[in-house]
Amino acid sequence: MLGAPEPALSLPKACPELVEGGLDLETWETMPGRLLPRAFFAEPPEQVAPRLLGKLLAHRTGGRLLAGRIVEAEAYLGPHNDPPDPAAHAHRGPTPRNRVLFGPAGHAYVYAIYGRYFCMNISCEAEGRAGCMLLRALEPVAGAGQMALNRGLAPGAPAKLLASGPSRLCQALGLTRLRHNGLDLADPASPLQVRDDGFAVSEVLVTARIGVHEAADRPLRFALPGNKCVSGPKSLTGECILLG
DNA sequence: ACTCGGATTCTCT
DNA sequence: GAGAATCCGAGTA
Repeated sequence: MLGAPEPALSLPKACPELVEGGLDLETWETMPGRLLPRAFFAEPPEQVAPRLLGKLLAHRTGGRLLAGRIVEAEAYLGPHNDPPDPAAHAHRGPTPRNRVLFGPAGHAYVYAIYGRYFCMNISCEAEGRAGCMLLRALEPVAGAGQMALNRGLAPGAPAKLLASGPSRLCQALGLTRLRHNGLDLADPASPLQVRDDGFAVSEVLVTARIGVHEAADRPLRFALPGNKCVSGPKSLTGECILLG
């Protein structure tokens, strides 16, 4: 656990320059909300993933803040689980690529995919034990204009096109393996953090994971029901659970 | 050393 | 709905 919780800072609800250009950090002491402590992440991914929904992923870059609300995440299980999760990068044990997943919880695991994209995960479980959550979609909260630029889109592009999909999300926030893999998300000094601004989530949609071919039927994808920024086909159904 | 295919996205039909 | 783009990590020899 970290020390005294930082004071919560609420954002102006509809500040156009904030939403468009990104928060100017010269005028703001801290990022919005409260930094999530490491303990939040030090649990199995199927438990942490649903709790991640509604939290903010915040990236401080170029003197600006790019932030979005997490609306979709998937759990990938480490090799200590029974049954195992063959879809997980960590399921055969540590390798040079996935070593972050076997370290302490709350660190970024960013990897390259298809030679042109990145995906971002957050490590979880106790140190020495692997597990992670893949961040699949954000609803833009700050810096939508910059996100559009990062994505090669016009400044007024629809929110749905900015960070809906794991690699779109990385593109929008400017996340790369070289610069962000291994970052400690629970460090108050980190440019990349997960924060809680008090957004309440009561219901969560649970479905199979997208794009995996092994363990394809396991209910390990979690999303905010009805949110327009959730990725994937609408035909992908599942059940709604109440968050405990 | 060599092969295989991927936790994706975009474009075109 | 199908096919291409495009690199490297991981498994096999």
